[in-house]
Amino acid sequence: MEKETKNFIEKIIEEDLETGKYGGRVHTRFPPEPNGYLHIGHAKSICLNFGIAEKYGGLCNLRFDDTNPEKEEEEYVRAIIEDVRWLGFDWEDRLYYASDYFERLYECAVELIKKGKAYVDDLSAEEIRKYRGTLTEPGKESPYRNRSVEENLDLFERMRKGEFDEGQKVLRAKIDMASGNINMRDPVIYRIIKKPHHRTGDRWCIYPTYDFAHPLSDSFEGITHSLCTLEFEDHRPLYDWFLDQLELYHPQQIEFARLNLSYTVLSKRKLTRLVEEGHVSGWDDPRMPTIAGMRRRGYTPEAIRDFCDRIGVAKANSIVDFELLEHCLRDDLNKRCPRVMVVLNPIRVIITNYPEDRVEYVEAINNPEDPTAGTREVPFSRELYIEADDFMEEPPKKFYRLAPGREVRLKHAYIIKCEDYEKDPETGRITTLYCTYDPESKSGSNQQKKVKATLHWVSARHAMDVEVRLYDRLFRVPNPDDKKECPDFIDCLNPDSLKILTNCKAEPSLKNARPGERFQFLRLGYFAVDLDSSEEKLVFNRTVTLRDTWKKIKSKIS
RNA sequence: UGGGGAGUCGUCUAAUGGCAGGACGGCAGACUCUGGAUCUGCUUGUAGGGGUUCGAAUCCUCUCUCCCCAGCCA
Repeated sequence: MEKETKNFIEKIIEEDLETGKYGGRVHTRFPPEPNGYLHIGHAKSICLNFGIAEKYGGLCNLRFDDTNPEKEEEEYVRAIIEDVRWLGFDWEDRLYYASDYFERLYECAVELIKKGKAYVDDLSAEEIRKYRGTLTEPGKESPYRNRSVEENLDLFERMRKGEFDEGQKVLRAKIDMASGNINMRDPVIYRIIKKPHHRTGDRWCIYPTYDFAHPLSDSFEGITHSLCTLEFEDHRPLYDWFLDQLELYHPQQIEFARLNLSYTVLSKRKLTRLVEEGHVSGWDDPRMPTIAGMRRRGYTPEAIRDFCDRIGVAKANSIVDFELLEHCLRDDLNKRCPRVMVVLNPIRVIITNYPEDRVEYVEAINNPEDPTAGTREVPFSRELYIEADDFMEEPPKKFYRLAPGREVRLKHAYIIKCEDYEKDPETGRITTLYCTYDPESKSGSNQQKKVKATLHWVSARHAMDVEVRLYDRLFRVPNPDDKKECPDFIDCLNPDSLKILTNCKAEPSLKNARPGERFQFLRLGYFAVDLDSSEEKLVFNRTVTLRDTWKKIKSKIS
């Protein structure tokens, strides 16, 4: 039914394949800068680059764009490698670093100088800005623009040797100060930075800029299609210019729209701020849209990849509904997660006609979506816990769970009837429900009385105390990037994005759950064991709720 | 008011001269020992004006709106 549709990049590639532009090769790369953690927006790019290579029998490299030692750290390199691998992609032996090319890059810069296409400029950063002109006015040429090749060569070599201070000199491409494209107004291609680099140490004190390093790195690696985001569209003439001037193998840059997701932010600057100002517990806080955060939250790589497939690739800016991500997540989790019963907000139920010391083990299906998942035994006894939300003293019409005089089924067990209840006179909170059970109604028996609701429950005597962390969207508005609505995006954070429940009651089969394991808590949602769990206490992260029709009805009738 | 891009259901995305389709969301129903899942149906869209054509989302033209660029960040 679903016809396979190609995105515009695939169309370009298929055309190139047909015309033999790159000899039938397809070679892409994912080029992160190691200055932060990867997020779901990067996942789009990763899936695109690795996905296209796979689809056309090509290759995809992982390359760190580490040309700025002021911002980059080893820690990020480690995290990025882990995340890309976790997503399920393999670059085999093609792990590269732009810093591996520093010597070659330097030689290319020398070559450019020799061709009269680059010069050392003594203007300060401030002066360069002034000389650059504005969006509507052309720039002015630097007084140092026409130095001789020899002088430039000498100066550039001395820059490398560390004879000058930071900011004192830069190497600039000699292009066109009057260009309508500001990137072509003699862009800086080398600057002095006297900071140790995480890989090259103090071997260098001059570093190439992105504009210079990127096309050349792509060229060195034999990349065919260099996919990047829209904001680099203006840089493409520059990308092409370097390669043309240096007469190097010439990949083609193609730009696509970056991902935006509702109710979150996806800029590294903003995510860094959330971490540094402590609005979240770290890069892997389960509320973060980072790969590490989503992994901890309980997302699967399959769900993320499915999402990336479904959002498509185009050139128009857009904001994808958060609901689509959740749909992909539920779709995957539903198939793979064992079901288990956990009561988040317990109220006690006493089955008055059930023997005091009796314990029955009822058989429970682990996953109705997966027959191979088998069954388990769950203890049932006279005292149980059920969810506080599953009882109402005065139920509205559409509420068909437990209420005085009402009958419901306890999943995998018996039908019970609420005969009486107790409430705390101070708080008005229901404390205990007195119910009777129908011994003939056991699950699996022939007696099939119909009741409108089925509840999850846990035997009080056998219950395990667990902690559950309920996460909600990080922001309370669909578009926290909107300056009109959120002058400062921090002010639009959702104050209820995390609720910690410490008095939750879990069925005993969960005893051996290990960090990273995922479950469906029946009727509630999907939960993953957090690494904060200990022998004494399990901690669960709510990955995503189940679709909740009752919640909708409830909000409509109120 | 320089340069570069983009406008298709609420959202994302197909259709490149021939019935505007899919997904998510929403709504309604069926089914259900999860108010889950599943299934069925419905809903809504070519930014605007002119033009070419038997026929235009698609071609031409004018207009409008939105995004990106003035880092020695990427």
